[in-house]
Amino acid sequence: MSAATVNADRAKRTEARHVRRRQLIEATIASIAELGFSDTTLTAVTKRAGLSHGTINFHFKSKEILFAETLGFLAREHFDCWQKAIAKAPPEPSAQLAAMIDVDFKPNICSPPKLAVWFSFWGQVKYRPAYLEAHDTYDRKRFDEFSRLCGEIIAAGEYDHVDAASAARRIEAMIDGLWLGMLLYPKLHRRGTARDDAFDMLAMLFPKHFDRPG
Amino acid sequence: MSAATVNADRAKRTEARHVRRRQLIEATIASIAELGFSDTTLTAVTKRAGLSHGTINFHFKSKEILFAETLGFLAREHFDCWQKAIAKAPPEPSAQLAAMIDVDFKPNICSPPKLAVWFSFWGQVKYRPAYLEAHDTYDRKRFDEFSRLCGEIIAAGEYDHVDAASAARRIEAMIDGLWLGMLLYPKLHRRGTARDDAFDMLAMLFPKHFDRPG
Amino acid sequence: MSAATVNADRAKRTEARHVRRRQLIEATIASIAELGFSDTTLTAVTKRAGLSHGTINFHFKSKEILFAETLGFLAREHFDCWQKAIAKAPPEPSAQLAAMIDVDFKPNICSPPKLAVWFSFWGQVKYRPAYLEAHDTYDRKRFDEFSRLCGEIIAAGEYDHVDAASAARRIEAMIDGLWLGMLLYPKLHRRGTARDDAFDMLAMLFPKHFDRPG
Amino acid sequence: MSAATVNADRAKRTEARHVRRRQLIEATIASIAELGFSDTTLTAVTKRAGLSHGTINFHFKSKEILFAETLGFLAREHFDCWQKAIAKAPPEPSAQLAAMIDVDFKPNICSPPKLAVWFSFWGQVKYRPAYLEAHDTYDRKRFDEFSRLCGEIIAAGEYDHVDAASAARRIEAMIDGLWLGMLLYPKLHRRGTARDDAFDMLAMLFPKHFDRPG
DNA sequence: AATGAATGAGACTTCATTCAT
DNA sequence: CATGAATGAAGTCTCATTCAT
Repeated sequence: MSAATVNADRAKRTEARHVRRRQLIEATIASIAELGFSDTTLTAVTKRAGLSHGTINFHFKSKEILFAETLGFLAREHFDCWQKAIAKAPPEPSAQLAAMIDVDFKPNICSPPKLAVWFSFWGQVKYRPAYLEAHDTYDRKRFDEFSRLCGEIIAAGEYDHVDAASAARRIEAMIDGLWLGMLLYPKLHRRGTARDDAFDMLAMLFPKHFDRPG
Repeated sequence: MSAATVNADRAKRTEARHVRRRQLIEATIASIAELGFSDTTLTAVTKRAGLSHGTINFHFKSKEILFAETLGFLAREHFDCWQKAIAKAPPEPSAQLAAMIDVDFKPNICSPPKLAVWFSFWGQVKYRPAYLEAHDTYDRKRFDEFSRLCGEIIAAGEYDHVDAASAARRIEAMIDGLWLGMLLYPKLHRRGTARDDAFDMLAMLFPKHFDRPG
Repeated sequence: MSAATVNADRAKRTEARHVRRRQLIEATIASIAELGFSDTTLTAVTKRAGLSHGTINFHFKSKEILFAETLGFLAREHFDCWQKAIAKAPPEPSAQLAAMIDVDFKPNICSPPKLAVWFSFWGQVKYRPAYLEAHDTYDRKRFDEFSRLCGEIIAAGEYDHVDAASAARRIEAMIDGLWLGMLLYPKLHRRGTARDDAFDMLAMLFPKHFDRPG
Repeated sequence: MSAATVNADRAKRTEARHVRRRQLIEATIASIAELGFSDTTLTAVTKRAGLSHGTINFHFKSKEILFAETLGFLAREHFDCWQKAIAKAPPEPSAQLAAMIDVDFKPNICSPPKLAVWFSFWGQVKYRPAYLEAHDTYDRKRFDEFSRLCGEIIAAGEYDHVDAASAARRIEAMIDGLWLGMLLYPKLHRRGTARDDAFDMLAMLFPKHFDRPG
């Protein structure tokens, strides 16, 4: 066997490895979304992935680790999403901020299953530090970006009623709270309305930069 | 045995029953707060209550029911709290609204353990309808009260930028989002700061009625 | 308090005691008949007796003992029944034998619930000697009576194809087998048919003394 | 891995599956025979099978199902036994009938443990329909065969005192009754005597075809 | 790598029995 | 005597993990 073949083989295996892991993580999300956290057993996950029961402990050392990586995957996905959004948006801070917030009300981000998964994890974060670690970094980056953009907007608009950090905090809180509303009472809190609520609040914060929606 | 004695006896027993149930519910809260939802076993609960294992299934038909009643207890406690608060507050709508919001940032309401318990349940609500039922009614009453007060304030202040329902929605969302912040990043989101964030937002909504804190 | 009063009191208590025990035994039969042996808990029994849970261990030292006494009660009832029947029947051995067999197909003796109870116990006899003891004596007396009557009939009829003991054995076996049939396949084995089968067999055994039914 | 190897593997696994199930069923019989129905716990069964606790719920969905399948196994075994017996016996109806009855008094069929197991189940049949289903079909086939053979014998012997169905019913009842006798009073009802009783009764039914034993 | 049988800790629940009132 | 709360042993079942194939 030539060295080239070996390398190709190894690449393929690594590839396969990666595919399997991803497959299992997505099955985990599907299972949590469908059955909830407590009823998500490894059997439920592997069944959804179309794999055999034993496989999972080969790819993930333990269930906890699978879960942590699943949350990491979601966090990363979210991160990529808003990164892409601000890359595509116009360079002015207000447009960038709008793009970031907009992402959180996109169907693929705040779909009922995803919300269910997020809150499932958040309900456990206090007792599984690994879960927090899994999205810690991304959260920080997002908060920093929010702060930076708010800072620029505040400077530009000469707003004196709020500082960058608390604006960022409030924006995040409003989004998270709206997410909870959509999770608990989806009939009351529709996605579109929630988005409007968020942007309405933004218009109140920075009236010179944002118009009220609708 | 006289009829009076029998009645006294029965009263005492009913009393004891109630006390035991309460004791177990409080042990459940303590356990969820300390160990998290998944690690809260009946053994953990009974140990905390200083009772024997079997007792729990005597007073509650099942673990699920204990959990649902625990959530109901919390919801009721919260409800009583803001009811009392508005009863004590001045009658003007703005004072009443302030009192209601204030409650949510009182130490006994948004303590880290309580937050942990709330979010533990919320993470499961989608899969255990009983959990939702347990606080559904109280949520509705609170939302209605928020709406009513906001409506009066809007009328009085001739605010035209927002209607009562969306003001109520936003206030609730902000509070919930701040709670999540306090749960996930307690060092970043301190109780006092969170309260200020909420009232700051209120001042933005109804500037003629509320001053910015601090 | 006079001695007479004390005695009356004691008598009343003994009476009450007896009534309670009987009440519980009948509730046990009802419960076994309705729920089966495995699902007959003390709670099920006391509920049926309209008494409180704790009472039972006051009247019976243990569940096992309650069960054994229940079986004893049934056995005694059966015994009394055929004793009364032969007392009322004409004195000829064949009439006496017919009366004894007839009893076993009376509605109150071989009703579906009673059959269920009998076989519930018989399925356990091997592991609970107390159950056997409870009806041992009565069984023996019945077998002896069967033997005696068969002996007289055999002598009178000069039957030489069978001895008294095996005739008795076969009669008993036939009855028990028919009972099992009625228990397992009540639609196939009706009470009347079963009785006829038994008497048909009797007519074959002792043709000079019994006519075939129907 | 070649396709052949895979198939061999699968075959072996299927084999192993079957073997395990059988092993557990036989351990169940052994346990019921030894400890009785009520004291047959899953632990008792697995201990006897030399397997670990969890295995049982891997191969059988529940204890009830294990029990039902155990009864089905016994019923099937019995069925196979008399089928084989009539296959080996001479073709005349009387020989076939004799062979069928003979089987029921063979040591491996009416051994004390087996009797104990049969009556354990029969005592519960009324409350666990699954138990009845497990041997329903076999019972019917046996009854039909009895009827068919009796019918032929009756026709050949021009017996007019009995019809095929009731002859079959009586034969079955006699056998079952003798079984109960052997279970309850093994010292009184020995296997050989019981067999003789059965054949004696047969000789009375069809005197032209059967001689009295002994 | 993958499979699926096997393991065993531990969860929930039931229930006979005890006991204070 | 009666009640019903309390106990705790024991049972069934689940499930993460291991491991031979």
